[in-house]
Amino acid sequence: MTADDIKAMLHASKTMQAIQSEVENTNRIALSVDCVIFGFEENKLKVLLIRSDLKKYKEKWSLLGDLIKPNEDLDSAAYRVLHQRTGLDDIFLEQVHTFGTVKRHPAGRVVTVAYYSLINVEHHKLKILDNELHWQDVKTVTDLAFDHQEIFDTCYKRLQKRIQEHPLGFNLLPKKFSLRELQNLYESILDLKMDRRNFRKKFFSMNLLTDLNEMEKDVPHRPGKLYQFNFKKYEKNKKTWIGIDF
Amino acid sequence: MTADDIKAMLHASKTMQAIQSEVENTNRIALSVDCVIFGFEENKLKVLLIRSDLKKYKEKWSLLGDLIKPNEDLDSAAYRVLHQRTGLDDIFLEQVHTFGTVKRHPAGRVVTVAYYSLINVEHHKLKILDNELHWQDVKTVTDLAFDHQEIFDTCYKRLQKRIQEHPLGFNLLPKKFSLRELQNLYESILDLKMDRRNFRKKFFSMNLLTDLNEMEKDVPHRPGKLYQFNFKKYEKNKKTWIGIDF
DNA sequence: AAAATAATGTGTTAATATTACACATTAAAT
DNA sequence: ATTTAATGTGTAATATTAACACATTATTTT
Repeated sequence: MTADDIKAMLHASKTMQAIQSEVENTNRIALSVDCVIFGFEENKLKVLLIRSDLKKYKEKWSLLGDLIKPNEDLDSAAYRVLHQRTGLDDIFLEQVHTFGTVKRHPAGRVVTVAYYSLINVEHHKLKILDNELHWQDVKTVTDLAFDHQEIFDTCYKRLQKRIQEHPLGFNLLPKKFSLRELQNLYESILDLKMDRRNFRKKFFSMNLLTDLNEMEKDVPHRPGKLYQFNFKKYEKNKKTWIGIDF
Repeated sequence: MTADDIKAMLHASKTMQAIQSEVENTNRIALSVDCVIFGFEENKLKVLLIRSDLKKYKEKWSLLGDLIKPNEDLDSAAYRVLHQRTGLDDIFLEQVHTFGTVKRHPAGRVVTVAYYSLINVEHHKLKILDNELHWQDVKTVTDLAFDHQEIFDTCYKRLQKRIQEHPLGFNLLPKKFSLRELQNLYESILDLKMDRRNFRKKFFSMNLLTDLNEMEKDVPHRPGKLYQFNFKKYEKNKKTWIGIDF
């Protein structure tokens, strides 16, 4: 039995007081949230970035984040960051991973919980006046500040996986959209081309779309039909959504 | 523009000193890891539980966890807990989710990062002498201490999903195993019955198994062939493992 | 006004993957 | 020697996925 084992055994019989003391006096660590905010604009998947807070990293872009307050729920902190930056509530948000190596942040030990979210860019265009903040095509995102590149990569991969398992894409589109827009979205996120006929067949067979009997307007070509996402049917069929698998 | 928005703008231009001060003086939170340690024994999927540390919860079982030290990487803390409890190194370990509501732990604000791990019970049987620690059939796990039931449920679901996407099961089996053992494992984890012929066909077609040309011994019936996992071929085919999908 | 352009909209076939299903064989136990 | 309880094996039906081309429509250009 090693020293560690003995310590572990002792730990097992720790009292409430001992734990409280540890929680209160030692072992506390700064915790932050970082949000990878995705948007879809000009047929490209984009991410909202901010110039790094720290002078040392002034030339680099970073994710939107903030420290979590001691009396604040983790998810609330993520929603707060989102709301502060986009003005939007009721946003799709998913926790992805927690990054916690000792030296990940230059300002000291900060463990960060990464989230990604999907927003409809149309809804908050006004907010982006600040030149410290911008939407960047995900294809061009490299060399973010700190470990934010790794966080971004992890979240982007998660999005790519999730969108093949669940109909998340609608969070990125306006209420009314054409099938072409929907397909462009999937192609952008997954970075591949799909067959139009198979794409349409798949989505129609899933009964997720409501035909609005309206047509696109102001497009420089034959207009397509407009659809909206049918939330009710999705709830019903949640178990049977098994991936796009084009 | 709301007060929050203004605060956000100000935050964007925070200096290194301001951040360091926040990191060092305020906003620090106790962080822990909790591990859902799965094992496979007597044809059942089991989880390693410990009697709750706190008197108040003395009648309840809880997951294995500990506070993270300020100079310790997150993953290292999880490995440390595992090593302390099982004596094993080189264990499969995956981070799942971070639980961080303000009131989740009675001893104060503690945010916890949940991991699950898969171990071969044969390798550490000796350790379980302590009656504060036991292996419990996952089917009977209810009403754990604190929010550990939720953490357990989340990790168990993750395992069920992962095992359909990656060949993780081998971490739970002895080096040499029969196809029946492998199938029992999958059936236990996924809580369903599968067709033997289809199961075998699937695994053989994936080229993951090496036939050892040995037979089971000391079984009260016709012995089956023994196999081992072929790691090399798995690495090669990583991209093409697309789920069991029985 | 006619022609060119650039997109939408639609069905079928082949290939692949999944599911369903039954009987002979082997070693141990009785 | 018989019974028992498991292993080991193949095929046909079904469902899913992938590949593929042409007519139609509205806009733009000439």
